[in-house]
Amino acid sequence: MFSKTCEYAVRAVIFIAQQTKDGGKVGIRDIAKGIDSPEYFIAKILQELSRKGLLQSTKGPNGGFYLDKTAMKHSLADIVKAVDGDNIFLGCGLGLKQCSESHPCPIHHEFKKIRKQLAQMLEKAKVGTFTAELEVQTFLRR
Amino acid sequence: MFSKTCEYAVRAVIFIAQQTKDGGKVGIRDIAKGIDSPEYFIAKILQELSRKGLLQSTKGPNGGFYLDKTAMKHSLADIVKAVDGDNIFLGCGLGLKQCSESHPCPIHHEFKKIRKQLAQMLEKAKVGTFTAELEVQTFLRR
DNA sequence: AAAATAAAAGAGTTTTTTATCCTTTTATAT
DNA sequence: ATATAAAAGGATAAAAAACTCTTTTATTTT
Repeated sequence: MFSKTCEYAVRAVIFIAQQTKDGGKVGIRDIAKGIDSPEYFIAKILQELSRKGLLQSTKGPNGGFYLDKTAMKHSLADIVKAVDGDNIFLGCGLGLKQCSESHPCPIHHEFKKIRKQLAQMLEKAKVGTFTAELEVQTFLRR
Repeated sequence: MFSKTCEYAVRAVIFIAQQTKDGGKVGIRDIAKGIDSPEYFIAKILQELSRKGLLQSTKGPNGGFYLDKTAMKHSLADIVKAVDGDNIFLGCGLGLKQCSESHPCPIHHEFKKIRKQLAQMLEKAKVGTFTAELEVQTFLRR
């Protein structure tokens, strides 16, 4: 469904939201451990998300990653788009570039419904709602 | 959503169904052209599907690929499973192996609905129903 | 101001996926 | 029987994705 990179990204953002809900920051090493991902790899991904404003970071002692108010309002769909692009929300299920409403592939209309529901679901899931004290330690690992 | 390999596979099977609905066979070169895929690559994929009984082939002059009655009754879900496995139908949206009903990830329940609809949609889409004289030439290319 | 710390950036490497090439086998027609 | 056409199989190459390491830059603490 999503690339591995994208899965890590979503898990990391949820983790950061949970860990920094009362202010503060969380370091890359803790994030990697918290979501069971390769440290240097998730670091790259977060750099990218940071550049795109989907999360924030500061360097130096007491530095780390966190989410500002705007970032908290973003949805998981925004994360997915930032990492994997919007093909999963808009692209043809059979990979046909010319497939469209007026020129549909054999499963276009059925597929459209699924894609739409997926999009809506992920649009609705705002980062800020994942701050409940869930058992993150077990939930976001492997 | 699906791997490129899987997209080619589904397109090829639909193409074969359409081309051989009145009997006969279709050669790999025509299939490759018909779905705009690399010839040797789709050949490999079809070998695999043939081994799994999802389609048939014969060698020699007048040989080619075709679908017997059983193959016609298979669904697109069967093709997808044969190529990409069933992870898309069963796996966690965040890639968490331990995610389950009793130990759900943050988006488990919402995701489940999407996966189920996707599965049902593809289960319902039987290969034999794609034999209508659709404008395959334009539809399954690129 | 210097040292320590933590992320950012850049430059690889490895693994997986996708694609190509070439030889062998098999079925059919002549 | 022989020639031919087509798939099967094995081996390799190219591209993309996943992952690692090193250097740089910014910030804080002393």
